[in-house]
Amino acid sequence: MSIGYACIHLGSNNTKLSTLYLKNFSKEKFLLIIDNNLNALEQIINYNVKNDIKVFRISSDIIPLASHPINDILWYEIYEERLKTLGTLIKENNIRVSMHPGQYTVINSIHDSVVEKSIEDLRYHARFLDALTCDYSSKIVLHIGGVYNDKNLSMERFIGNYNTLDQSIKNRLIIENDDKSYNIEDVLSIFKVTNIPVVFDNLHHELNPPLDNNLSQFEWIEICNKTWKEIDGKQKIHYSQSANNYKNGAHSQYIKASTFLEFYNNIKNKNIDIMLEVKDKNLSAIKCNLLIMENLRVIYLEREWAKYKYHVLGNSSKTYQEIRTLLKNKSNPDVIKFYSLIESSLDSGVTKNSQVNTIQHLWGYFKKIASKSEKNRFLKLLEGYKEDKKTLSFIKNYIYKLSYKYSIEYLLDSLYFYINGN
DNA sequence: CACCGTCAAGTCGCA
DNA sequence: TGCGACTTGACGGTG
Repeated sequence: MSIGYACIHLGSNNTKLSTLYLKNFSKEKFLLIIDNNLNALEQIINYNVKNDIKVFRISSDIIPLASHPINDILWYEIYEERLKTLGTLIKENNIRVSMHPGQYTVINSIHDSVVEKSIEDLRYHARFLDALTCDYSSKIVLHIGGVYNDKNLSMERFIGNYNTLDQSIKNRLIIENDDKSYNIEDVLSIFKVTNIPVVFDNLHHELNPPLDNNLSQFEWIEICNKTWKEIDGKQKIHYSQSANNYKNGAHSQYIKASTFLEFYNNIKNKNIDIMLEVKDKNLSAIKCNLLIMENLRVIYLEREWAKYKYHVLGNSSKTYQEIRTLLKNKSNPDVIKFYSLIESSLDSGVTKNSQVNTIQHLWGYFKKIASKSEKNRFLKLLEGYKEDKKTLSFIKNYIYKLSYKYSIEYLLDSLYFYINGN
């Protein structure tokens, strides 16, 4: 059982992907951006290795405008060696990468041009994973597409078009239930004809259940398990929690520990990879991995605490003290309580007094090493913040810059600078 | 720095 | 008929 996250990475430098707009397109810029993005991917993979995250979805934006007609540049040849090296890094660390084309890739469209463009886009995704030399457990996740007032006909069109796809795409394609059109039963009926492995998505299932829905989600997961063959790797599912309400499929900021464990306890005996779809990405992935770890050692929570502590302190010194007390139990730390306290801090708004306290606390790192002018600037910013003339992110950025200048690693790793609050 | 419209692309549902 | 949501940030210009 491995738990991972999708595309974006929070909390470390040089992990952001750049993009390219049509009007700026040039070969030079295109290659420059790929170069940047592959470096970012390498950083992310290294982070994942360090944090024992074994499942990761690579953003489709890694190669900008990859399947657009304007782009006739053979990036997969130009970067062949680089991609191979990256793939080796991924494989040597047993990381399972995947990709997920967006809402524009619709192979069952009634418009031929849309189908053609979609197939071209799938070719791009397959080409990228092939270039990494990842095996066929590295998948491309796709939704079924549109309904066009006739679901049966549209499913038939999906199957017909699927049959025409290149083998390199078929090797990797898997299909997922979506939040409004194709429920898990529909997707499984397509499996019956095509043998495409099925990804179960819990939130989509909740929003778009089958008409006759007597089975629990865990029974559906069990049925989907049968669609995965040896060569496809472990069964994959998507797990997310809804933000605020049931009205739409928007994902929550973080994965709530208690809710996740309730779900996990029903599948923990199966060998499943879980892709989290959540806004705080790697943060929740680490969290969920620790939540399910047997014989969790307190050192892992202390590492987590090092990252979260200044954020917590900035919102509530009471919560800060509670967590410190909790971590004094070295032999048997209460991981659920730990995260529920972090969660309450993430939910609560910023209080100015606590922030001022935190900022002064952080200044302690620089007190002796900062120059006179840096000190003056700091004091001026702090006064500005107290008087509502400067925003919190303004002063956070300044402290971050100082951390960078003086190489204060402990602060550079802190989520204080990445989790918002004005 | 803050703010905001825009970005290659499809489909659906609602006003 | 046209626009917002989905999902999602990054870019680029303005103030």
